[in-house]
Amino acid sequence: MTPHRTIARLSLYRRLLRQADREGVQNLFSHELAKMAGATAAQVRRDITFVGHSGSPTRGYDVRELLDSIGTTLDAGQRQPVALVGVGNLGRAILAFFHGRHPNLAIVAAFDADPHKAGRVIHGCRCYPMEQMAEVVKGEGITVGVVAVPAEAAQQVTDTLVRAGVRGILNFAPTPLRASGGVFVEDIDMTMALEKVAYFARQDRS
Amino acid sequence: MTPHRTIARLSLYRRLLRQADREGVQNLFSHELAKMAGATAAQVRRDITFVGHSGSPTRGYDVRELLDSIGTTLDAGQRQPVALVGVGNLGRAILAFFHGRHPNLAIVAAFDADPHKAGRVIHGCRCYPMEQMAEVVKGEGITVGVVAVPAEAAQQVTDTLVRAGVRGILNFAPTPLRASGGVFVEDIDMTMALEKVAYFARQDRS
DNA sequence: TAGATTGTTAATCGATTAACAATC
DNA sequence: TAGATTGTTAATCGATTAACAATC
Repeated sequence: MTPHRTIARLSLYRRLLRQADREGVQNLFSHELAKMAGATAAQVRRDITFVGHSGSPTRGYDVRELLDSIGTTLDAGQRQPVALVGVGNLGRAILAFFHGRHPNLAIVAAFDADPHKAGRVIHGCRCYPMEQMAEVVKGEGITVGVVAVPAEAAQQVTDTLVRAGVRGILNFAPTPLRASGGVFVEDIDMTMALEKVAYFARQDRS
Repeated sequence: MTPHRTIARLSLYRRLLRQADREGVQNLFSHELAKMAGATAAQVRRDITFVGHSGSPTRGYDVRELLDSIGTTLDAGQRQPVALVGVGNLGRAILAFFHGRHPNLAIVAAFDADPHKAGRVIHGCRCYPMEQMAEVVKGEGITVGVVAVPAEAAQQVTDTLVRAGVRGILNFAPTPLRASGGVFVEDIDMTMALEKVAYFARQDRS
């Protein structure tokens, strides 16, 4: 069983719980967290059960303890270094977006076909030429790859990443990727998303 | 009935069909399109039925005609101007990504809290100060908004967009948005996506 | 205790998959 | 005709929602 939606929501809960913790909130009920997360109380309760945490009918969930439980599930306490391929506009925006935010999930290497980018450090991340991908991925113990190259190059980049040992890929290229050996692929297709929004914006659902 | 997945896949089919058309392919069977799209033949057939198109058991689907049918469903022949809010790293990458690609779905205005950005033209898109949002959205007949501001500002920006008449929002801010009146919201949460990939990369599914 | 919330099971919903008669 | 594909219906699957006994 792979509860995709639960994993996605846990990431959001964690952000909200950290915020609550910073504000000194010590306990939260399922309906309170649900409201913040745009979920239902039942979803929150089921998701929290999934991470092995328990609450109290009178006090709800302890914020700090719940953060620990979610962390155990999402991170497993492990550092998982990430590689980015494609240092164009989107790639640089991704580097900026993640820079310094995720200690356990940092982008530690970037690759680009343009040899002029090799050696530069962009948003705290060192750039390498494409040819060094296998070597750097293995050397740094990288297990997650982010693909931000044009559609034409995406499949080849993916194959190289997988051969180097990457086990999961976040794909921003507007094309479906094939990855073998149980490698997990998550697609973020911005064109698809925008066209979907445009379609439903036209439907009258008020 | 709102077949979210079908709408998303149609966007992908269209891209693949345009490519096939450019290469001179005139007909495609459901299993051929399915293979290209990473879908099943049954999904393709059902999706095509949804847009009101029919194929032939001997020749499959006519590429040009199918493109027309999908276009009718996705675009309705209408121009739907788009507004972007937040011209930071991510906002500029989004402008570059969509620039010149979608005649019916062009980003025609960008807004930013930094007054120094007003008046500039970035990747073909004119920037305005936040204060002019309602005015420009109404003037340009904008129906779709893209939110690329920090999480703290996202809800307020959304409220302003909705008040100005936007009917659909693509949200890149890492926070859930509330929109009333049947306004459609699609979230692209990159943090959530990366954490999901990291989680499933750790699971052994080979 | 009374009352609200938790954890969990059953019912529902939406989407996918399997199956097959109709078709070219 | 024989054979492969289409369009569509029934079965399955996964996730959400509703419901409720157990709990503090």
